[in-house]
Amino acid sequence: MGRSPCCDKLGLKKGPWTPEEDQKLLAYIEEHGHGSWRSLPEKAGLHRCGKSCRLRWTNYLRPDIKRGKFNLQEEQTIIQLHALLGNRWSAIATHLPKRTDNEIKNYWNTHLKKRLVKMGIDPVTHKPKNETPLSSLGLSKNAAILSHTAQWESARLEAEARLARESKLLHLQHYQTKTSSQPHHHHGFTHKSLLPNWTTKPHEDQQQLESPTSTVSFSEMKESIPAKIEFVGSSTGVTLMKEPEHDWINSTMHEFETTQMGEGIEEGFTGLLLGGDSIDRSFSGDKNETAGESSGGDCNYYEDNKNYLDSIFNFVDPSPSDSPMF
DNA sequence: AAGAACCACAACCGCAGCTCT
DNA sequence: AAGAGCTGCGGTTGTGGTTCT
Repeated sequence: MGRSPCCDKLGLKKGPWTPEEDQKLLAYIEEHGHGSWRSLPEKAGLHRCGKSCRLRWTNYLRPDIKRGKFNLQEEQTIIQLHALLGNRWSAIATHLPKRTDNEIKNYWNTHLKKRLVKMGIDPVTHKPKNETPLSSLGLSKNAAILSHTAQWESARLEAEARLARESKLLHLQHYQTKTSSQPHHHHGFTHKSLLPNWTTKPHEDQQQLESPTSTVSFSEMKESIPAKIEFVGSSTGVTLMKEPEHDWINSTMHEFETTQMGEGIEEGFTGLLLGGDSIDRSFSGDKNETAGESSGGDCNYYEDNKNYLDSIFNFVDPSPSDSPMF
């Protein structure tokens, strides 16, 4: 396994990027595509290593990045997916349109993790730190189901990633075919302004080509997987075998989607985690807390923890009998 | 007003895995 | 099959801004 040489050699610059550097990188990629990251800095006139350029581009300069505060839906999705997937930020980012894994990771570490800790929930396992009272509620069984489901979901995501790669490859082939007579031929990422004029579903295709990680949401993904396959097949003449996996993913996504959008999440999970004030008062030792409130606080504590876990279980395991696994 | 402490986020580092030869 | 080159990923650190004392 080759390892990237360290950027320390040749006195390459490190640290924060200047607007001039950003401009150079942006201009170069708009003109030529990024091509090989390793050779890009020299060609672009930057005294940076390729890795640094790639990071700057994918986490900051890329035009399809949404910046700014995470909304409630996004926070909810992150917490739910983290309960399922753990610190697999790229996988989580797959389900958050226009957010980078780095941004999600930072947001988790600085905001969401602390919020869970305040609630007395282990941010790693998403279980209450003191299991005893909840075990009596029969939640340990659910925790086992959650763990089981997480393994299943992990396998599903791998299949999904494989499918995405295949789809991406097919699109790339399609793009190469379409642009073989054109001067601009990009390796990997292609900037919006340089994209060919797609005649079918341009938005989705751009996303496929542009993002190192998919940026489709649950509902988009559910709809777009078969649509893309049809598109590639019909427009290029490529015959694509329809794998059983596609149907499986499709049905799984439907299950996932209906669960996520279903009852309980918005009021329970979101209300609990994202409601803000009431939660902070209940769980933290913040200013408003008084000695007299502590017993009532405990009561809310367990009640809310139960809601929290229920919401995750509902998310991953709404009706075990319907699941292909159970 | 000034220094300390804290916070948020950009950027770096090193490893793992994939592709190509 | 094996090694080199490259990219992606996740953990960690550094830096600049804000709040507190």
